[in-house]
Amino acid sequence: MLKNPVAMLQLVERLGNLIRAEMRRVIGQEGLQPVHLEAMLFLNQANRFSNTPQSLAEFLSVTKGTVSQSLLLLDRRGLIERYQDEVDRRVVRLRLSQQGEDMLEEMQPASMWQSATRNISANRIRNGVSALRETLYMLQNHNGARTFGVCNTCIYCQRKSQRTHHCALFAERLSGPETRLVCREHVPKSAS
Amino acid sequence: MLKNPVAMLQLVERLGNLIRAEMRRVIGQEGLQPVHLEAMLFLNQANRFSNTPQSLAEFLSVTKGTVSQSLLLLDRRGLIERYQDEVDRRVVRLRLSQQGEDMLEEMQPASMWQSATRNISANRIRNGVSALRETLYMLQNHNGARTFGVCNTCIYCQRKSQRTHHCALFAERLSGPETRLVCREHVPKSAS
DNA sequence: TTCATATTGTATCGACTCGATACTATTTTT
DNA sequence: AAAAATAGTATCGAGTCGATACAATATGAA
Repeated sequence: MLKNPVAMLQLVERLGNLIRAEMRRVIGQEGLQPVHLEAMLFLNQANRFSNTPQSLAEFLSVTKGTVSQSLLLLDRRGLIERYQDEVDRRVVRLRLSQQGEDMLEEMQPASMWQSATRNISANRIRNGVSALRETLYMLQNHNGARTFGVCNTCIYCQRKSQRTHHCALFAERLSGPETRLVCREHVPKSAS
Repeated sequence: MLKNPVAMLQLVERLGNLIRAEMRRVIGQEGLQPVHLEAMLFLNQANRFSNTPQSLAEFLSVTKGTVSQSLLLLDRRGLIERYQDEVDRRVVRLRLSQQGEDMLEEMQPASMWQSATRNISANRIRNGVSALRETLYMLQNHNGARTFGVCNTCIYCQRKSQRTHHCALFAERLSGPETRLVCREHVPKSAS
């Protein structure tokens, strides 16, 4: 009864380490570190409420000073762009440059994983996904950490009509594609 | 059909990062890095065919030079002991010191995870574990990486009698407790 | 046997992470 | 208008990590 959760922890830990090692192998060719790939993957998914250094730091569980260094490097390499926010001039906005998007496109980080899971039954994977997702939400809730979930799975995301959505937290209109991005203020519908 | 495996990858990646961050938080108090905890957890489980720097490097997916540095630090802190192998004088054997064991005992790295998975059905966790385990074996097989599984789940582990086991690879006798440790030469029974 | 080669581990270098601390520039609150 | 909070940057030191070079021992082939 108590052994399976620990087995799951160890498996996730081991798989996470292998993914990280694979990341290092792939992205090391470009002279980058795993955390740089993590950052680029995040920026590729972050919505307009979440594409800032502070938000990225929270996502990576790292201090803002550390993230600032990594962003400096990504900027030097021309993989991201930084620009000032119009209304709050303290905040910096981040986006992938064209070059950054191209690199991400070309890397296909999921391909190896796809082949590793090819022979596993769809049902078992579905069960695995929901167990992992529940664990993730619990863990983040427990830590007071943010969820960084997809907008349209958030309690604040309201569908107004066929094509228009509305965020009840920021009180702003959302386009359809926007509701498929990751948000810093995400609160999962299932969580209490 | 193709989306669930990717969702699983992202969940494992995210959970892995959070576990890593939690490790850093906990072990940072001792002035150590996540990789040091990984190393200690490995040494706590490694059998006598696997408790060497080379084996640890493979487990951590890191070069032997890198692992040598980490071991130097762990040695300086008195958390591990290094001694020369009797028969092959090139190899160094590693074990946790009493102090290292005490630290590991006291940290209970799994406690937070236990509480995060408390409300998830046992059945769902079981399914998750088997999906993850299969993925892990596939991934390692695909990479030509080692499995580092528990001895008694290996094709070479043969039960001779009630209490005695035998390793068909090293052609050596194994005690009961030894068959519950992790081995570098592990080949899972299920894999082809 | 002897000599080349492979294996195991260590040492050193440079680029980078990461937390801590100190700092600047804006906003928000009082 | 002043104080406090917030977003970001700069700098420092300890450590990872790969690469390279190196030492010691083991193995294999002539």
